[in-house]
Amino acid sequence: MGEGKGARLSDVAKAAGVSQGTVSNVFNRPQLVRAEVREQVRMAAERLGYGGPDPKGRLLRAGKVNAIGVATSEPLGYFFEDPFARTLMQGITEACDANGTGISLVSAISEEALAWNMHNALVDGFILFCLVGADKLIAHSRERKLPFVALAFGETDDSISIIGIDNVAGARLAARHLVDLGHRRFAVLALEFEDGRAGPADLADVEAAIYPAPRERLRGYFEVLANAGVDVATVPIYNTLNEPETVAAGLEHIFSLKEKPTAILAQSDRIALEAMTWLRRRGYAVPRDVSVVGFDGVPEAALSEPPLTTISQPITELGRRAVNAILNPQAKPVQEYLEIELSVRGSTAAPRS
Amino acid sequence: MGEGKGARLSDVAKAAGVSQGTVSNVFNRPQLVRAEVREQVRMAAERLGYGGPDPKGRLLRAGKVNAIGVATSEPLGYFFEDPFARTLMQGITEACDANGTGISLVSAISEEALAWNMHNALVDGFILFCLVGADKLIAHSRERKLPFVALAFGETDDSISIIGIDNVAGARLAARHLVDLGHRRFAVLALEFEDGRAGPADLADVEAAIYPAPRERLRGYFEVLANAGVDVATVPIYNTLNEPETVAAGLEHIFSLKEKPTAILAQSDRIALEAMTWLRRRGYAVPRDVSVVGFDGVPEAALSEPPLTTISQPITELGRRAVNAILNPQAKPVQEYLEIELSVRGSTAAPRS
DNA sequence: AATGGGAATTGAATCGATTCAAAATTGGGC
DNA sequence: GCCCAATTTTGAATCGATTCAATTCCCATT
Repeated sequence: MGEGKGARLSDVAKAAGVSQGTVSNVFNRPQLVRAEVREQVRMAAERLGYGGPDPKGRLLRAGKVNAIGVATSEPLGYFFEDPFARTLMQGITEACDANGTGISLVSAISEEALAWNMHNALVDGFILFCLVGADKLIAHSRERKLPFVALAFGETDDSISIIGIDNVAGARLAARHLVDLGHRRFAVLALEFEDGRAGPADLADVEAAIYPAPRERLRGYFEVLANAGVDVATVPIYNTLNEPETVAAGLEHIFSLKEKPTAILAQSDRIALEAMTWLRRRGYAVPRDVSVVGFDGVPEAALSEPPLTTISQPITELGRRAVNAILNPQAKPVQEYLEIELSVRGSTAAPRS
Repeated sequence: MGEGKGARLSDVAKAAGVSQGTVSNVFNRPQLVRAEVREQVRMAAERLGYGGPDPKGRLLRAGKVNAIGVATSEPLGYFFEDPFARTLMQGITEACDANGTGISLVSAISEEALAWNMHNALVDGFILFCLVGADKLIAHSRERKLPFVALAFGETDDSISIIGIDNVAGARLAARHLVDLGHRRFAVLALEFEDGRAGPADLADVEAAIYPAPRERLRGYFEVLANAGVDVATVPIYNTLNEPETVAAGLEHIFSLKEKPTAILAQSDRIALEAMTWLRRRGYAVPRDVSVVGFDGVPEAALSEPPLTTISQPITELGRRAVNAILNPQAKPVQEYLEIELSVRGSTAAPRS
């Protein structure tokens, strides 16, 4: 038996004594083929150890991959670790399951890796996690000339499709809640302003921030604080990398200052949750000594002790819509901003007088 | 400008007045092309809006997809929700990042969906999550004639590559720990024995279990219990679906029996964690009233209150090895069984006398 | 026996690139 | 100027399927 490597469709055709087209039909639209011939072809396939048409071949001719790429400029592990990313993926996977679409994870440990991965990903479109590194992600997607949609992109830009929330409005809600409770001394634990930079920041840094989500959220906070008569120039801001170590470092920094805050504005639930852990360990009671408000509304936030007050995004809905945007691409880019809301839970209270 | 849909490599070649081969080289091995020509080609590409070779075309000729498929017979969301799956994915993603390989998630909401997805996935090999539905996953992988490796497969089978642990040994460790503490009244919260079935089970069901992991673990438990003089026929077993509702139903069932257990053997950490929540809500103190021991050793198990005593698998290492097995396929299938260990934490103690 | 029409099958073009042996060009040394 | 070797470029084959217009087959009618 001439076993080269694996049998091809054309080998089966030859063996069964029919044309390639017929074999293709046997596997893809069997009802078009007479039962007798069908059986013949099936047996020939069996005999040759042919397991059905190779998707590589089909792809080229038929065009659709039936998979959508989810891209981030973080390492792949991000999708399984970060609570916000995971919740977003829940929405995305739900919609993909419903549409019979697969998911390809595209990520980057380096800049070239990202470029290469995005240029070579076998997908029908991209969903971009734009919290960090949005510009690169968008540039590569453009080059691929595939439909794409930006998630968690902080900026407005009507040349691309965006599905997200109004960061400024969300941040206002958070700050207003604390102001209404009577707080006047604040600290901000922010997301990255630019690639990999952690540490204290000031107002000038905010305006120069490359990543828009942290910048916009800060604007919302400070708008409300300023209106409430707080001197925002004295509010400490610390850039974290959205993980335990830099959050701890930030709190270390903030609580070593003369004026200790009574309320912490955290730019993500992950930061907020981590902050609560740190505070408890240091003997600060939440919310008695310090109030904490998060941002995102991940499921974990409702289960912490105390449960976290936060700005809830309709995270899974964002994911669902992103998938739809890719699967039914519109002629013009679309921007959808979904409703956020303040979820008041146990981590905030009036400051001790 | 003849703008059909998108320019092809051959269009660029024509426009630049060079051969296809040269254009291909410009994009893939630029050092082979004279700088002058390179520039010409680049400009022609620019002019035509050509963003580089389409991976669909490359794929067919070059053969490698540069992505590995991770398959389960659960819905896609499973990868982002289940703590064991997530931890496993951490190991997998780590190894993939290191090798510049992408990940395609392949899943199933129905049996045909799984078949279709696996037959059409554009991947170089499969990593199979075999906790449930292993037979189907393996059958489809065989048909694709791609390298594949079974993870968390409970059985031994030297016709396929397996990376896993010794379930019986792990279960023995768990049971022995409880016996040594003095427990004599047990209950088992088991994983699914077969597709979608939850509810009480008896010894006959165990032997008939389709899914091997729960069966093997039960064997390990009962071997030790029997040796300690426990009448295993009276130990209640309840099949859960590894999620909150069926775990609660199981405990409801178990604690409505005459003889209440002083120790619970949970076949996964997720079950164990959920069980602890239920017990606390019902006023049973862990470990004072009831001891709980899990299985898996997911990171969350170390953070619960109290921290969970469990059988720790080297989960991320399993993932890493699986990736290596796919990327460097051996002629013969390999079986690797990694070391597990008992992690004694706060959820177990001697029973109240 | 001739006819018509629906069902089944064929054959060749096509998808978009890579590859590599062979041909063409370049440049250095004498 | 000429020759040879090294460097560039070309051209055609190839990867493995799908597609669809054209053809053949089959059978029921007249």
